[in-house]
Amino acid sequence: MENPRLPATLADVAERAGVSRQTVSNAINNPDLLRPDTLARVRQAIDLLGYTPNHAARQLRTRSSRLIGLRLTPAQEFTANMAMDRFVRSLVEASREVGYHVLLFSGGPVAEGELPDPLGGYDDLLRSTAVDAFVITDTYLGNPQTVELSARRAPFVAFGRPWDEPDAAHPWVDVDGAAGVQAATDHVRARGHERIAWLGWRPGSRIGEDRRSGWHRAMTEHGLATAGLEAAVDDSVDAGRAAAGALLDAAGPTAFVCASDTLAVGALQALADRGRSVGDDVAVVGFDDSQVAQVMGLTSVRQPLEQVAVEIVADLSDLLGRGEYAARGLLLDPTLAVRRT
Amino acid sequence: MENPRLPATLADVAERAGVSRQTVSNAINNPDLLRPDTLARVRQAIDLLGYTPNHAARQLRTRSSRLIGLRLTPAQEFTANMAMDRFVRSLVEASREVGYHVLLFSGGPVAEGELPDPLGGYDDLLRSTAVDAFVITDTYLGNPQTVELSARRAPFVAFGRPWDEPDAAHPWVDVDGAAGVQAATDHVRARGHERIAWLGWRPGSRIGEDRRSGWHRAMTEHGLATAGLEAAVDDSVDAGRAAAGALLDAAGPTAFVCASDTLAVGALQALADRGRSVGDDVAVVGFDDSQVAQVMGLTSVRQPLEQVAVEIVADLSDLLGRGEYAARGLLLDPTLAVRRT
DNA sequence: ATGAAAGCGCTAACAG
DNA sequence: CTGTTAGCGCTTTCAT
Repeated sequence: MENPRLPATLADVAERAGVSRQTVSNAINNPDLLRPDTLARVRQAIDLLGYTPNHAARQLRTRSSRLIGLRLTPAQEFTANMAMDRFVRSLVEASREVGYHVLLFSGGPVAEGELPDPLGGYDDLLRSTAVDAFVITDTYLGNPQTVELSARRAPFVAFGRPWDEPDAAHPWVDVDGAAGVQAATDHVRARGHERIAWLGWRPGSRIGEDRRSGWHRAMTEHGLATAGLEAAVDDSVDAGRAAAGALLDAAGPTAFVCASDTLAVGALQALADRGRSVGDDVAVVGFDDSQVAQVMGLTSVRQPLEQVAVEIVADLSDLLGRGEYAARGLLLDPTLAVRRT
Repeated sequence: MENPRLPATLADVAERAGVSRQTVSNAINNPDLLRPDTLARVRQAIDLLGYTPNHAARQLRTRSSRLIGLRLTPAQEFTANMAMDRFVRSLVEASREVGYHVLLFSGGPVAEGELPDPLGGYDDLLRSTAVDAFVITDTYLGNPQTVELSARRAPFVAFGRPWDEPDAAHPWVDVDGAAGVQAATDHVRARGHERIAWLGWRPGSRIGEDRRSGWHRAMTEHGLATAGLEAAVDDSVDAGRAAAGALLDAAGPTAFVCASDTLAVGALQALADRGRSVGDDVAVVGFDDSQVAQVMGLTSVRQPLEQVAVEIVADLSDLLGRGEYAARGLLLDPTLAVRRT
């Protein structure tokens, strides 16, 4: 036996079990090929020596790293951070179940005043064959990653719709924000509210427009008026507070459906400013089910991030296993976390 | 030239540049060994072919994966999640700067009603030589990881003090919670408060005791009484609210220093319940500078997580580069994010 | 059902 | 300074 400091190799196991190295390899990769008694003997030796196949050697031979690359951007907004956290945890767990690990990388240093290189980091990982596939998460930037990676024939699955290219060929999974907002609007309508305001973001964000459409659709379906009942502002508490206040004074809504929890907190403050009681008097619904929503008892639309991760891994598994994939795009419905507001 | 679908190899570059494979290898790993003109020619060929060394081959040969393992637990509290997020982002970036990537793994499935295996996942990664080192983050559990990994001679750096083994031999980096709370207490004292209450956790948590000690030390140094000015409760908004309310009614504190933002929010609510104005009338300081603190304008102790990650990578770099390390333990001071409360 | 040979792409050790 | 040789640990033919 070799120095126990070094991990056991196939040869060690083979010697211990009295078979050839290939037989041990087969015992691991094609157990059916072995006679039951041989298999048992080999397995015993494996356990005894605590043998685990060397990752690098296997990767070199099979050209598969069993690693999924995920790029982390240095800094993001809060909700994006929180969302990322839930998503990543679930991604790691789902990946483990199909025998993959997650490799985190960053796009490299971002020079002062410059935008980060949208392709930074991908290229090296690809050429060094360090990962088998990527998960792309920032498709909302109108990102060139999908195009570039497709061109390179690099396997990937996107979290986020290809907004700009409706017939993009890559697989993706996304959350139906419009459906979530529509459900939120339906919910406050069912509670008796009719003057339901939309507190949203400035135009230009696909996600923001999508969420707004859910409100508009719900209002239309309920035959409710929308005129004068919406505001489009920056995603900050103060902006939300000011806009909600203005809306309250001008149009007297009894409910706010918001594009984010941040804006919803602003609405809550505007209501507090005016001494209105939230919950009974006026309803407020946020979006993202962030920590703030949970602590403040804010009703909020919750994205099924865990499920998104599971579906992405399923697609990836197909892609890497069969070389093709069934699902091209999958839209998941959020749920509503109903709380006091 | 080979099929351009496949990444270029050392041999491709060598052929293109008219040198041997070894010379190309040297051009990458020991450029000083080459004559300038040869080096230039090789580099040109590398650029032309878009060559990047194959990760698996290099790993197999050098026995170094240039990967740092980090275990993610499936679910944690909020602040832990947020903290993790900042930490991980910084870890990824710092690792990149020294040529490492971060490999995320999970501890495996946790059976219903059981505790997760504290060593789950580490072993396989170690034996398959998939990672060069680990970053351990949950040392506060009185975890067996450090002992086990030390015994296995696996390189690792811990985020968190070895509370139970003061003379543990492994390197670690931690945040001085007591110093943070002391600074917070000093801060409210400087604002004129004298009856400063401690809203903390139930005994049994080293971190909780450490944070409390900061308050106690500050009070003692200022010659202020502490009797009747503290509560120990579960880490929830409701518990904080109830405890702060009781404290308020019984001892009339004018300031609350809290073990967490969650408790601080509870204190804020207790104050609102009694119509007290926060900021001028009564001061409240939280801990962790979570999203909630930022949105609600809560003054809070902020852990230097980015710096923790940088220091951990520095230790790791030493450990892996020189086989030894200088720093044995490093305690970093938090800062105080001063806001309206 | 099991064994022998070859080689994935790279770098350490040595030779020239 | 550059080239040759060998082999890291594994899996994939192909024999047996």
